[in-house]
Amino acid sequence: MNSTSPEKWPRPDTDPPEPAAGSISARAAAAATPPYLDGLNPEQYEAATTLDGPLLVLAGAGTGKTRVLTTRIAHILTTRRAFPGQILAVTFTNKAAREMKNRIGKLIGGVAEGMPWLGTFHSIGAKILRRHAELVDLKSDFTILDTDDQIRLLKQVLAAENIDDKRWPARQFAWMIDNWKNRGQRPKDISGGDGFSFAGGRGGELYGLYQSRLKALNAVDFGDLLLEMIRLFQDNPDILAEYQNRFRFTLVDEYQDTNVAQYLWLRLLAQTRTDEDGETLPQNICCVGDDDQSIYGWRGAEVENILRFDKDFPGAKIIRLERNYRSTSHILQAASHLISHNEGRLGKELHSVGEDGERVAVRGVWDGEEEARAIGEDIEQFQRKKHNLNEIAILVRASFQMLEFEDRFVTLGLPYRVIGGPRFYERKEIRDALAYLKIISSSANDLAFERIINVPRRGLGDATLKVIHALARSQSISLFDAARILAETEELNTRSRRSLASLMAMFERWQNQKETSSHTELAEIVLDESGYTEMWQKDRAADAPGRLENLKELVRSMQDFENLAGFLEHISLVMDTEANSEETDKVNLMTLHAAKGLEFDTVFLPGWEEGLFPHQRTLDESGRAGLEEERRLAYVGLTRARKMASVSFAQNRRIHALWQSALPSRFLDELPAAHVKILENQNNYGASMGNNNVESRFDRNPADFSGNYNTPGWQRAQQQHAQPRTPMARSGPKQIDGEIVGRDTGSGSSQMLGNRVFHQKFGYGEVMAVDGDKLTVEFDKAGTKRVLASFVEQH
DNA sequence: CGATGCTTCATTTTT
DNA sequence: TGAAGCATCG
Repeated sequence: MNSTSPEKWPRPDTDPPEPAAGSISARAAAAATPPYLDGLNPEQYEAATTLDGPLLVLAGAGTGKTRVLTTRIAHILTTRRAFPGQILAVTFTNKAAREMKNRIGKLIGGVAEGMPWLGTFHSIGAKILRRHAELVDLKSDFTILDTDDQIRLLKQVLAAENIDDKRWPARQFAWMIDNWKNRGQRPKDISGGDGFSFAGGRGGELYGLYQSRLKALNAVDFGDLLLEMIRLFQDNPDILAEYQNRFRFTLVDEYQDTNVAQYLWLRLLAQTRTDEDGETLPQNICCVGDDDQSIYGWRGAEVENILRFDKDFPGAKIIRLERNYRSTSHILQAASHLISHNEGRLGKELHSVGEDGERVAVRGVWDGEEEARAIGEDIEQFQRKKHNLNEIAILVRASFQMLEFEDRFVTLGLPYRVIGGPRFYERKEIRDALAYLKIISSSANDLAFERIINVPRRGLGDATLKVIHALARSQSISLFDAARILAETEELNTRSRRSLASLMAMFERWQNQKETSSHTELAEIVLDESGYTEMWQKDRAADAPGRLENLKELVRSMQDFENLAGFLEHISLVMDTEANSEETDKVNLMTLHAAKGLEFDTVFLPGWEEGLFPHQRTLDESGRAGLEEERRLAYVGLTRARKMASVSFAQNRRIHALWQSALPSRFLDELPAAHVKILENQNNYGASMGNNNVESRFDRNPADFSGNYNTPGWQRAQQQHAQPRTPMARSGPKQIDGEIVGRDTGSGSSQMLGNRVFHQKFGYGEVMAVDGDKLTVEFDKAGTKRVLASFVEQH
């Protein structure tokens, strides 16, 4: 809580006037004094010191974006334009927020009480909502549900409404609701069209029911943290004005990733500012982002927001940061040329300040296994040259690609770490342990109670739970209270009753101990006495020891907090623990998405094949926009590399169970030949298998492969290389929005209606219906089946 | 209530 | 192919 009253803050007109940024006096002053401005290039300097009015900083990859943001905050603080509590700074991830805090601290020498309003959209939302909870029908101690709780609650709602959860899975509905909330839509805003796509038109209605259940539980989900904040501001202009006045400066990181709800919220808060005299002033908002790195469109991010900035904030100044300090020239030019194929962009030209370096390597291999082998060998080479493994990363499009690398690295004995992956808080054991603690903290948490009532097994299954539910509903009390009553009555059979009574007694004891023991001690006691630890000790599954380790880690991480409540609030919003230490030297393995914001000396980019990258599904679902987002992903991947980037593609890849031949990704063609070198394929499987006399570009000396990828030889090589064995489907190119986006990969699904096809499992049949990439096929022997288009061959 | 076999599905994921 | 969730049986 920030208790500083607005009256005590310096008024703008009483502050010393700030010299106009970029003026001679400003520069002179900067040169003379603040060390934090040292070493900024002119654009960075301008971005950090232009404090008044709306500002958009287009910061290309590796151009010092975070540096500008943190320096700007340092500048605001040291020039006394605002107190820490008057600066709103939002990020998307906790990691980014953390890093910013650290770097500001370093710049101005340890911030005493930090920045209270520097955080993620969601953590700031939670903070504001807790202050005004009653205005949005909540109590200030509302709980924040995570995805898992959300789905369990949705299942209940759907079950209560007799919705067949096989046809209409709760998961899918959770995703829809998330999307609605990302777009700022509340149940009443769900038009027929959107609502009809779920449960035969009941989508909007069910969404409403879910929301009332949330209110009844005094709970919100992540989307609500934004949505309710918007509602709060819209319905209470006085409160909005209070915050508009409080925040003298607003900074937004990764603006290209904002969704509609976040945008609406920012606009409410930062478009104008009304001062005490009722005058409307332009707000000092600074958004930093890169339209070329927008890769989260699929989860609601609107690139439009950044493209439209100067219309939303009239008089906005736009500064481009185009000096790249990260990558060598070859890598940068390759990436720039690739991204120039996108149309919807603000346009930026990155320049390297470094050396030319090495060209981007491109290598074709026979299959995924060979790809892993080749990259493994390369890495061993680096290792021999004493390169740091921490400085090497493999960036894949989809996580299943990681398996092959893990296999290979294990056999090589090459240490590696996977970044991203399942999160700490998502682990079952952590969620269970947290559920216990949540109940102790607030016994009304029904979802937590349901989660652990029978974990470990104590004979309290569905039957018992049903009785508890019934009582809770009829009396309008929490499950916990209902259970306590039932433990003392004859409603249940003896065995269940005893078991329940002992559980309730334990909780009572723990709740009392909350006062006397520290929260870490309490956690240990709870895990021990509940039998939870024992449950995993007895479990002989391979992952059981790891889970016990995680539980220890959980208790350890609690030490950083003063009390249980503080820990739980943190965990429901942050929930990641920085477990991946960089102490040991390991190769990094992650998805392209997870790589955003990171950089490495050497980057391997495997799997550049049509259908995988760009991913077929993105193309099918989002057409041209999807293709552009995939291209941005490729751009992000390349620009992670400081010194070396190596792209590869396989001619054959095993997708679920079966082999598919693949074409090299179109993105390869979009790399400029002048900045690329073709690697000789060492094992040369491709040449030895099946395409004997065909001259392929891999047989050539890289030196005389000087032209572009449109040479006849390249075209021919592609044709011959890609389809050496299986004659795949030859349907026409896929058209979406009148543009060709889907190259024939053997899985094109349009124009297949009525065709004869062959399926590995079901044999021959005729296509009766086409639904995206799914086909309804009447098979000669197996009957009518729904199959994936990519699983059939046309005949 | 709990274990076992069956079906289904397979891109990216933060908060 | 393999995991995960679900339904059914003991």
